[in-house]
Amino acid sequence: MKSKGITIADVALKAEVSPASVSRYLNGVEGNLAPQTAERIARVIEELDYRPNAWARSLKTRKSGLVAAVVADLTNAYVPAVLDGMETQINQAGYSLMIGNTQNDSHLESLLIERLLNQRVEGILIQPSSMRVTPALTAVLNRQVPVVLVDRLLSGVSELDRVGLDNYGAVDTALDHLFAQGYRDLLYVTEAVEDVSSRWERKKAVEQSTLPWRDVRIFIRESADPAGLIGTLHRARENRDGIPAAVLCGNSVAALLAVQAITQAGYRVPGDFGLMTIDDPPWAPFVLGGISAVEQPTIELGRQAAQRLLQRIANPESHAPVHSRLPGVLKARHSTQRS
Amino acid sequence: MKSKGITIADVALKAEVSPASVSRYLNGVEGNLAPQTAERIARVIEELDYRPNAWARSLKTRKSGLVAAVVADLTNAYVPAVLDGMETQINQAGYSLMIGNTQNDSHLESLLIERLLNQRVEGILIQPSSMRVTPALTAVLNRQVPVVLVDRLLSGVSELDRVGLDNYGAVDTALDHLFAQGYRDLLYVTEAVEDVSSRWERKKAVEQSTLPWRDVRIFIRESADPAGLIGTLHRARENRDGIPAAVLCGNSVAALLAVQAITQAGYRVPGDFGLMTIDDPPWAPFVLGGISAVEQPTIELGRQAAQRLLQRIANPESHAPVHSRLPGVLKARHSTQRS
DNA sequence: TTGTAGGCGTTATCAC
DNA sequence: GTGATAACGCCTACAA
Repeated sequence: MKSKGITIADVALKAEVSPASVSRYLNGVEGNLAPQTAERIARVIEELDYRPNAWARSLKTRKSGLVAAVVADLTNAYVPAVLDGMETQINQAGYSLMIGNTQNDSHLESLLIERLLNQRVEGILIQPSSMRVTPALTAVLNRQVPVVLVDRLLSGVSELDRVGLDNYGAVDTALDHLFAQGYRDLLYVTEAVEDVSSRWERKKAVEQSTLPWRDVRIFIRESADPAGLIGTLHRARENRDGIPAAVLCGNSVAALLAVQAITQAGYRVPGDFGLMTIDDPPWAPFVLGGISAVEQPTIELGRQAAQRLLQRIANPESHAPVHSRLPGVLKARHSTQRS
Repeated sequence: MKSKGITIADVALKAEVSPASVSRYLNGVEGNLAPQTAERIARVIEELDYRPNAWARSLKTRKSGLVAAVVADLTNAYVPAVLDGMETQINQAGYSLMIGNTQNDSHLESLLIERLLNQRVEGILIQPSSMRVTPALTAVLNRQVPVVLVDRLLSGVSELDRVGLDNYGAVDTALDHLFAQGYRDLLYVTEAVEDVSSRWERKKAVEQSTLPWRDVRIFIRESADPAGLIGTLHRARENRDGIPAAVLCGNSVAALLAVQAITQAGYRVPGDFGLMTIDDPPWAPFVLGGISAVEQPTIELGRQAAQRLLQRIANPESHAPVHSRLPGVLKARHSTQRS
């Protein structure tokens, strides 16, 4: 054994007090300590550079001080932004944050959740890889660890807290803006809706728009190749009266595709097409002279999710799941200007 | 007490074996188990949905299965990319990853490291907030937990592993490209060098360039306001013979500033200025028709750092620190084309 | 105010 | 092969 471990007993010995007193000192006022004793203990702790052993402590208190965030894709700028908000909040509360990146793979997701559960995290923030409830997910739900859903929903699961963008509202904001700018023809570009709730909701919101559009088309991204979209763009320009069509993208991935397609096809923005996107990636202000967007309150979103989780941890009994749908904010830029 | 804990004893009882045998089963072949017994244990574990308690285990084995990454700024796209590589590697090795975001604040950094140490992480990946060695940092070094420096160095600390971009090489790559394209006047834009080693190294590399430049200027970013840089750009265009000056940016933050300044001033790229940056942010291909860059092998960088740390953990004795300096790769785009 | 002792869930060292 | 049993480091009644 390394025997590198300085224990509470060592401190007690050197300070000439009982282990119990040291423990009391560590946990703040319990049965009050004599200031003198406290002083002595403090000094010895300093001298020995003693650190309480979190494991032993956890074993006794059943609290690990660990919280986990399981996200779908670290490379999507939206995710680290949300994590940022979470991290701040979690640490302020004295907890530490563990993270797992599922890469949108539900198998990996299961594995990671499994591991985190074994580490006895006190709560989990999950951006599910899909709406489908996997066995591992069920396992979490059956256990007593609190879960907060972030960004995406789980189908058929209504008993969980959820924090995410108000997708319907965000799309409406975008559509209102486009309509107000005078656009009358709409092309909505989205990633495959698959089982991702946020994509589904946004598409739905477009379909449900009550504005008197002349034409609404939906393009579903099949691959990273912009060729397909280019064709659709061509068609969207036929038979028009000089008012360009507006292209609305469901998220930053779709937006990227649109930018590529428009650029490759040689179209100008906003001359040939209006362009707008849900989610405001960091590059939006600088591409094509500035792309209009509906920004997600990412940090705030992470903050709230973490806050909710911490509350659940502190008070495991209170039921009644809360669904927070944060509003997106309009960022009107050059790409939707009509002059 | 919740008494929600199913223990090894419960399993032993129900399977009619001793706790010791269950433990043996859990840890793979030890003193061989009778296949029959193993079978029985397995079934009971399944039935009870038993999970070993990581704390109790850690307490005994002195291994937490935890590794931490302490990064300087989650909102810089470079960071999550590196984290991505780390996460994959860490999890493949059966460890879990904890993260701390210091926001380039050494005080927060200390706090986080302190906490992680208390959680008994087995190793730490650090992107230091500055070159200065804080007390908390010293504490880590004095403890036996292995540390790998990522991206940035610590001044006066040579006994640590380090994985990062080959800053000198990367700058040379950029300069060679610019020179080859025919540029002869150079303007280097960097964030305040402060105590950040990577910024310092890159600036140094520019200053040491042996290419026969006609003129080399260095602009240090004081604020997010591009006004200052605009002035410098104007001056850089005076008295020229038709060959535009090349603007090289030290990182993506500097690049952003340059893009803003150039755009606001109404200059064209590459007509009025060549533009290039170290670090290839996701938006580089789409801004100003495509900005040339020297890409950092981010995921690979994270992967290697994690790998190194895992090795140190597995074999704490072997000394001799390793410094990995990964090469950047040239991404020539529109912004440095001369026709 | 302070000390003593038992236990948290596992692993590991012994015997059997 | 398998089963007692003593740690691991800390917390927490219960005593003193």
